[in-house]
Amino acid sequence: MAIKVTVQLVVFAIRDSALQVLLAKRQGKTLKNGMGIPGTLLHQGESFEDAAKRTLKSSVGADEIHLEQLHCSVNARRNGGGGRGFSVAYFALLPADKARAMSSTSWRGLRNLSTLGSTQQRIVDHAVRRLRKRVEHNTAGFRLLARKFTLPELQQMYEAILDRDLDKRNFRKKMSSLGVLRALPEWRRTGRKPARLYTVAASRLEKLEHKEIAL
Amino acid sequence: MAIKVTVQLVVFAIRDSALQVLLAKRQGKTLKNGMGIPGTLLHQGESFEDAAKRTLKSSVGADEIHLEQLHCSVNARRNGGGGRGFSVAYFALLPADKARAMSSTSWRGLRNLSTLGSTQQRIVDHAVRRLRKRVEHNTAGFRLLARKFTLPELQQMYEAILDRDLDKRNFRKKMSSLGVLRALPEWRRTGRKPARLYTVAASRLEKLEHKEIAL
DNA sequence: ACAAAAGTGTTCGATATACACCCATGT
DNA sequence: ACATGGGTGTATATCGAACACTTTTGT
Repeated sequence: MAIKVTVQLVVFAIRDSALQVLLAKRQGKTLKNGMGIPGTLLHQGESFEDAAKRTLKSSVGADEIHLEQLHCSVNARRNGGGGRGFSVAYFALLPADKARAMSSTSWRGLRNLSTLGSTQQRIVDHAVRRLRKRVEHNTAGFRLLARKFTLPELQQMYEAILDRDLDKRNFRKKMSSLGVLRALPEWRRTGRKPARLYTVAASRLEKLEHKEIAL
Repeated sequence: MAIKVTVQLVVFAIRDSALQVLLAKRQGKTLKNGMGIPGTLLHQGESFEDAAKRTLKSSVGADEIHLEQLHCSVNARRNGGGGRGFSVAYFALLPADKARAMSSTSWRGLRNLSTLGSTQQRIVDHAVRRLRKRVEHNTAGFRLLARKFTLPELQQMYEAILDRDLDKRNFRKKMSSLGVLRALPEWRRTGRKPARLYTVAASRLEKLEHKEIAL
């Protein structure tokens, strides 16, 4: 009659200019494939969000990041046992400069997830849809940025998430109009010509957080 | 160590040209005030959505209506007992012609909910925010309509939900452009001049269901 | 010198908004 | 006759979409 409550996370980050998902070695005993989206059992007296944060801390060592509940479900007989199993899925956005690969975790592009079971695949799909909505209509994209970034990086990020090309000039116009970009007196040279570095004006971002924006 | 899993519903309907919420006599034994949002304990082998539908059937006798999961939480010590309590909230849209008052239930306007506890009040607030978003950016409003309706009724409904006035001509233009309105060769006379009756073209509505619309 | 990527404005079409009068009916 | 509410079109502003060249740097 043991009731298992599982909290599972879809953690997104931009790595190598691509949208990637965090996988972790599954600690469950008799589980088939080694890697899956990170998760944990709910501890006594802990909220779902606490458990999600704890999992984030242990799998990527990060806190204070965007976290959002996705869905919650009951699975009639989970893990073979007698009782019911509850499962709550969250999605999280990890800034690029915190997205390091630790031992026992790895990052995967969206097209490299074939090893996931169908349940986890559905959760990831759901999270991707949610992410795209948040990025298109809100300012969630900025939660994935490193502290300093260039406009070409910003645009590549949007293109990677939305999976379509964006017009450079229109994109920059829109971003400027939001007023969240703060130009730094610094440049980064990756390709040929150095690109200007920016930061987000956190105060400005918070004001936009719950408003609808176009893209 | 009993674990209670509660499924709670915020059921919306338009009554008397106002947005109202369904309340039901609470069946819990030692609960203070008599009325709260309808809910149930999860049965064995039942999914959350099944439980929500069952509650809908018993409290308003309706099925096949828009139902959406809102949030899910754990309450450390619920009902005084030892175990944890889980609670899943759903929100539901009931067409106006199915929104009858049964015994042991009642409908309340949003400003008449002062008898609710703070937990339920928060759930309702959350549901109202979600409803407004769905009505502004999707076609959820049409799920609240009776089978036949007039354009003034439709507009009053939007105004009641969004809590602001809309321009009559612009509103009608937008609605026509969606192509979901089917004019009937019938008129209804409530005030002075009779107003034309319409139905929704269900096939058209389904196509718009998951798209973004402006308002 | 040339290739590669950064940066920068304008035009045009579509969509949202503002706005005022006539018509049918009941009293 | 008049008061009430239903019905209709146009002009303007705003926003999104399309589009090409110059500049800086490394090779």
